[in-house]
Amino acid sequence: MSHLGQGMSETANVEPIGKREKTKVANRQAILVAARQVFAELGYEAATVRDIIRGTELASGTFYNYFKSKEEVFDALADDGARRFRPILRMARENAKSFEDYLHSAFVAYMHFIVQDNQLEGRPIQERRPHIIRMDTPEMTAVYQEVRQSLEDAIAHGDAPRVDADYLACACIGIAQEVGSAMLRRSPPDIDAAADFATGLILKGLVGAPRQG
Amino acid sequence: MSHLGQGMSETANVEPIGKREKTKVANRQAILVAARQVFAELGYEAATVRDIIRGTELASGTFYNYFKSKEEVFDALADDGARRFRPILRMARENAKSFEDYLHSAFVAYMHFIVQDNQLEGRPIQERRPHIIRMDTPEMTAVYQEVRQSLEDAIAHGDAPRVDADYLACACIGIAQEVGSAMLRRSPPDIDAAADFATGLILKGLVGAPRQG
DNA sequence: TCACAAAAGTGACGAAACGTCAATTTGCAT
DNA sequence: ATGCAAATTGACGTTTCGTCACTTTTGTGA
Repeated sequence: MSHLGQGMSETANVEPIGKREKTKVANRQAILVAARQVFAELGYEAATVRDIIRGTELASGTFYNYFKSKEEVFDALADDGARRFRPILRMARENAKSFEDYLHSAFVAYMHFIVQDNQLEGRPIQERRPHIIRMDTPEMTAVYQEVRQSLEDAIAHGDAPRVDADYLACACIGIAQEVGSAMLRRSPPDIDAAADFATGLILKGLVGAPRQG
Repeated sequence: MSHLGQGMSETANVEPIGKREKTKVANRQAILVAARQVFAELGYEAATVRDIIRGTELASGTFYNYFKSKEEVFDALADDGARRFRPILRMARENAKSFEDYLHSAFVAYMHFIVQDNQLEGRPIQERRPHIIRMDTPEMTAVYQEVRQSLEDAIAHGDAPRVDADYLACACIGIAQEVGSAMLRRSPPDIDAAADFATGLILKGLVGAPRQG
C-alpha cells in the first residue's frame, strides 16, 4: 500500500475513500435532504418519489438504487435521527453523577434534540402535518435498548427500585415523546421545564413533578 | 305521524331511519371493515384504494363518495377507535371513588381496549407492520381533553399536586401508549400488571411502581 | 299507484406515479 | 491508455389514481 497512486499524473488521491463511495454517500444524503424538505412542504402522504428526486440532481431511476420506496426513505430519516441521538444519550449516561442526573440529562438531551430537529425543516414549521409516524428502525431499537440497559444498571446498583425495566424504559420513552411534542407546541419551547417535569414524574411521581399549572 | 304506512301493502317501515341513510352508514362501515382487513394483511403503505374497495360489494368510484383517500380512511379508523373509547373513559371517571381509582381504572380501560382492538384484526397479529401511525383526529383530541380535564379537576379538588396539567395529560397518554404496546408484545398480555405499573409510576414515581423485574 | 327529481352507484377513461431496464457514462485497476 | 464493473439515465410499459357521464335507487307528492 506504499506505492498508491505513484504513476498518476493528475489524480490527487490523498483520501482513503474513493470517489465511487463518496458520491454514493453524497447521493444518498442528497435524497434524504430533499425528502425531508418535500415531506415538510407537501406532507408525507402527498409527496411522491418524483417530488423527492426532483429536489436533487439525480434521475428518477437513480432513486431506486438507494431506496425501494418513499416509505424506506422515511424510515432512513428516522433511523438517521436515532443514530445521531444515540451518542448524545450515551454521553449523558457516562457523564451522569447519579441516577437522577442521568435521567434529567437524558430528558434534556432528547428535548434539545427534537427542538433542533424541528427547527431545520422547511418554512412551515407550525403547519406540520397532523400525522406523526413512529416506527421501529434498527437505530430506534438500539436507543430503546440503551435506555433499558441504563435503567437495568441503575436497578442493579440499587439506585432504583426493582421495577419492570422494560415497562419503565417504555414509560420513559413515552413520556419523552408526548411531553416533548407538547413542549414543541408551546412558544418558546422550554427545554428545562419539560425535562424537569419528566424527571420529577419518573422519580417521585406526581409528588415529585414540578408545581405550577 | 299516527297514520304512517297505513295504506302500504308490503312495506315494513317501522324504523325512523330511511334506507338512504341506512345504506350510507352500511357502506361506510363496509369500507372501514375492509380497510382494517387490508391494512392488516398488506400493511398501510402497500394497500391501495382498489384493494380496499375490492373487499366490499362497491364499485371503485363509490369509494370516493365516502373518503378522499386511503389516508382519510385510516384517520377514520383511528377516529372511530377513539370514539368507542371515550365513553369507556368517561365511565371510569364517573365511577371512580378516588383519584387513584380513576387513574387505575382509566389505564385498565385503555389496556383492555387495545387488547380487544388488536385481537380482531386479520390473522397475522404478530407480523404487524412496524409502522405505528398516530395522529390527531377530532375524537383523539377529545380524548386528550377529557384526560386533561379530569386531571385539572383532581388538581382543583386537592387530590393531586398543582402540576402542569397539559404535560401530565401528555405523560399519562404517552405512558399508556408505550407501556400498552409493550404489554401487547408479551403473551399473554397482563392488563392488570400494565395498569398497576402505570398507575404506580404516575402516583409515586419509581418508588410507587410495582416491584419485580 | 305512479311519475319524477334528487341522491347514490357504476366502471371506463385520461392522468399521474410507479418501477424497470437497455443503453450510456463514470470510476478504478491493470 | 484500455477494459471492466458499477452507477446513472430517462424512456417505457404497468399500476393506481380520481373523475365523470351515465344508470340505478330512493324518497316524495300528485
